[in-house]
Amino acid sequence: MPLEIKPSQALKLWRQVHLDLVRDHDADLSARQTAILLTVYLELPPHTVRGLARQLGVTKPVITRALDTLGKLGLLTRKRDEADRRNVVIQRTVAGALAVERLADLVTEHAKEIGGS
Amino acid sequence: MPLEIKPSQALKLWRQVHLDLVRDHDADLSARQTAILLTVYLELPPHTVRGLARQLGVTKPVITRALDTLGKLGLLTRKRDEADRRNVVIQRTVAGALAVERLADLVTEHAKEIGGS
DNA sequence: CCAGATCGTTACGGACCCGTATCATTATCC
DNA sequence: GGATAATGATACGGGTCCGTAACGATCTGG
Repeated sequence: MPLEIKPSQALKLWRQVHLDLVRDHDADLSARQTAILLTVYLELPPHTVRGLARQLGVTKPVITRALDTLGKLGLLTRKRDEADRRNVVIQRTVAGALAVERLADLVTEHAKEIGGS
Repeated sequence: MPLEIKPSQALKLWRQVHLDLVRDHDADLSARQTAILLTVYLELPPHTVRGLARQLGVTKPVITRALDTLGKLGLLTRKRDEADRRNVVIQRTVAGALAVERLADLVTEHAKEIGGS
């Protein structure tokens, strides 16, 4: 059974969640950074720079820089892959998990407020 | 009747839409810019710098700069308020309306894919 | 072993954004 | 009128990010 959302509801939801993100003084993440963060937390490990670059359709330096920022925010960590030391494995953190969880709550909360048709 | 979304579904939806936004080479808007754009297109005019700053809980220069960028992208325009020439009125554009509409479609499409419980 | 491929990172010049403080312009009120 | 207030824009020093190109480190195959 598909999840039915009307375009007008979708926009209201999108706006309300973004307003909350901005007002809570969370880091002002870009779309790219958000996509990376959620991919790491939703998809099965392992995650590599190359893999993320391919999934997002961007170059590797873009991923490296986004990981720098997300790492600085404590939302993600990097670790050398000991099996193949060329690889870097991106790992989750407690703070990152909390942030993702909070985002999920934000979305579900505002969905309730908006109401179905 | 409230719109029911489970946290796990909310995250999937959030990720898929962001992935599309990144992959389509749309401008990599930050959360702030997105909040401003949607506020202008969803709330009733008139919109001023001060009003937006208050709604988002940020300072005026933040709004001015975001409007610079969104204006450069053609998603928004500024116009002096002739009634009170201190004010600047933020106006919608055709390109902006299309972008917002596309975002709405993106969200509704992915919502269908994800499916309800 | 060693040339070649593959990994993630860094260098570079340029653009954007940050927060704070200040600015010019315009309106208000006595 | 003139002081005051309010609006949006700008200056500043500093940080982040961009895309392209190059880099060192590491693996692989003959």
